[in-house]
Amino acid sequence: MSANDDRDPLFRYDDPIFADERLLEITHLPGPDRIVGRDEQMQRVADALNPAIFGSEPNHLFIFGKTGTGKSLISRSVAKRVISEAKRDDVTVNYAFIDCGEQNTEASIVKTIAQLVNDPEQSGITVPDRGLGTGDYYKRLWQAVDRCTDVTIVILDEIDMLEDDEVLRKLSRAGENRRISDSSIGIIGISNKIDFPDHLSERVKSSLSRDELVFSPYDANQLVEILEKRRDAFHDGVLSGDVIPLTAALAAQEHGDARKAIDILRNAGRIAKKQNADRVTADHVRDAKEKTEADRFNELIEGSPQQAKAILYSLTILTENSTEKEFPTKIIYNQYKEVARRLGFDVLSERRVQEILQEQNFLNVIQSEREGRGRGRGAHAKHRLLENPVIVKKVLLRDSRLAPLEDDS
DNA sequence: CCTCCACCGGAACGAGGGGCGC
DNA sequence: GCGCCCCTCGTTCCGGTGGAGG
Repeated sequence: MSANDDRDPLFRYDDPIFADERLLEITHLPGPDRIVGRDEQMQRVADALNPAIFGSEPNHLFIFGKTGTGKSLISRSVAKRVISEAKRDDVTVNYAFIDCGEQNTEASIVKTIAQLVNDPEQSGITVPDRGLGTGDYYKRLWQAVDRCTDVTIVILDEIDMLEDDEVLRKLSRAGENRRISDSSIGIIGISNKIDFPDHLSERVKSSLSRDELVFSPYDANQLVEILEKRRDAFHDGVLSGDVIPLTAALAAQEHGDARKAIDILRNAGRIAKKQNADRVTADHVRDAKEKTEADRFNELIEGSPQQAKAILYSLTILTENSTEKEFPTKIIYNQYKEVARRLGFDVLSERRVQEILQEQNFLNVIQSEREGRGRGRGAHAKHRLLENPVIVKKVLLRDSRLAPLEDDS
């Protein structure tokens, strides 16, 4: 229908599958009427943020729940509604969404918040990317907050990735310490680790009063409903009848991960499109599941340094050549030494390897468990891959620096 | 029962890279 | 352009701990 005769025939202008693929992007924020099964949680978030509408300080809130349970979606959605509601009373509310996986140091978080809140025209200050001391970034943040907004809502996604929780204390006490005078800050911390508050330092625990809220996984019916709400990403009649139920069922297998469900649906559409099919079928969905899992794993590790990849590769070899699933640090280290030699990498110290394994455990690439308590000799750490070694190997070898490993058995 | 020692994890430190303020 | 700052990746040193083994 959109085939225009006067356009360059080299490209195609009609998409037989997707009507609007953007509806399936993770960053896409659906309207409130399209959010499924989270009424109670939305209300709790709204309760916490409510004072912001009148320009008062909101309550801090921590949200817990597994991936794809709508934590950041609900936070952003409610924050937006607060902003527009406040605007009617001439109260300026801003929100800064920070992914602590990327911004995980004190200075970079403060910098990012300042950059998001700051309007140079209004404040007369700039926030450079580099070159300032941490203290200077704080100063600029307070100025930006004071001059540009009445209330700032700081959403810290993946807050457990923070290396230093000092930033939490400073943000939460900014008002009392008269760092800012005409403005206030509310913090929403999001984490998939429910025990996260235990890791906070005592200073922060005591100074950061907060509400807590848990998001449970979606069940299969809710996943179906969620996917149905995004059906209009596709043209009418393109989806076979069993596509959405199957996608929901596959995503519900581990836990009800809505993000995974949506990713699978999107990939199924893409695969169908690539094959020039005119409908999306169950087979496309099954292929899409595999691709989605590889993509996700790739996302997890692509940013890792080459040494971390070499260590993961060592664990992969061990897993493949053994009936065992988990391996002690020492064994992995010995295997790693050989891998590193073959690659011409420097061979890291065992201490460092231990640390890298720990980091990968944290990133949910591997799972590490200590046997026994304490740090005694009985407390061997054992590590195992969380993903199919075949997929892991394939993804790791995408890195050209590991290419020399390709030709072996 | 006691001692050794293997192992984990905390801390201090540094090299090298990037970049802004003044 | 100098000096200062942050960030990442890495090393070395060390203390606590509790099972193995006499």
